[in-house]
Amino acid sequence: MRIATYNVNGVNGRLAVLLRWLEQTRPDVVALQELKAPDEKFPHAAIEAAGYQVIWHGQKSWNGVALLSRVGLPVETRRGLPGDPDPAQSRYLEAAINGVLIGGLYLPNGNPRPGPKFDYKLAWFDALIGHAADLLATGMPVLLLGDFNVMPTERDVYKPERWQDDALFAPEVRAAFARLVGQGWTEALRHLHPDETIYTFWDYFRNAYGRNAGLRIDHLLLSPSLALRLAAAGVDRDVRGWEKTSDHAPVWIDLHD
DNA sequence: ATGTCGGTGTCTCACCGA
Repeated sequence: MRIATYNVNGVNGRLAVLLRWLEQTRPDVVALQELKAPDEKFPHAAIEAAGYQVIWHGQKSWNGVALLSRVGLPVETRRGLPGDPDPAQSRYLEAAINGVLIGGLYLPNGNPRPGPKFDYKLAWFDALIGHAADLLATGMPVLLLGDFNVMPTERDVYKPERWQDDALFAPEVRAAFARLVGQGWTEALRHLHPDETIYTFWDYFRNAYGRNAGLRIDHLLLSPSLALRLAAAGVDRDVRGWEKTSDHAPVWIDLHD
C-alpha cells in the first residue's frame, strides 16, 4: 500500500497537476494540505472521478486538509487538533483507512519570528505532541503525515546558516520535532535514507528548483507497529518541475501488507 | 531585502500569507 502527502498550495489552482499525479502514480491513500478553499468549493467530484473516496476540512483562503483513499472509505475519527489555540484554522483531519489510523496535518508556518504566529506554531506543536502521545498509547498502527513546516536537521536545508532564525528551522521548533519523534515514531524518509540529501519543497523565488535550493519539511511518522511494515519511501521530485505546480513535491511510503 | 505564487476584495490591480 502506498501512502503519500502532498501540499498542493491551492487545490483548485493545482487541480490539473493533482489529477495528473494521481493518475500517473496511483497512490492508495493521500493526505493533502493547503487546500485554500472553503468546504463548498472543494473539487470532490473530480477527485472521485479519479477513483478516490475523499473527506476534507476546508477553510476560506487559507489552510485546509483532505484525505483521499482508493482502498476503502476513510472513517473519520477527528476533525481539528484537540487543544488547537485557534480552532478556526483547518489544519488536522484524522481517519481510519484500511486498518491504519491516519492523521493528516498542516503545521503553522510560524513566520515572522518572534511574534504571535511563531507562538501559535509552538502551541500547535505542543497540542500535536499531546495528541500523538495519546495515539501511541492506543497501540494501534498510526501514521502522522503532512507539511510539518520544520527542517529537522542541517542536512535538510540547502543552506543552513541562512535559516537559523527562520520559524521553519529555529532551535525551539527543531527541538519540538525531536520531542515528537522521540516518543517512539519512525521518521520514514530519514530512517530509510540516513545520508541522502532529500528535499520536498523548493521556493518559487530565484529559480530555487533549478538550483536545487530546497528544504525537507514534509514528513511521515510511523508508530512502532506500522514501522515494521515500512518497505520504501521517496519524493516524486519531478512533479515540482511541472507547469502550474505547487512549491512542494509529493512524498510517499510503501507499506508491506 | 529580494523574489513568485493562489486566493480574495479594495476587483483587471493591490493586498496577504507562504
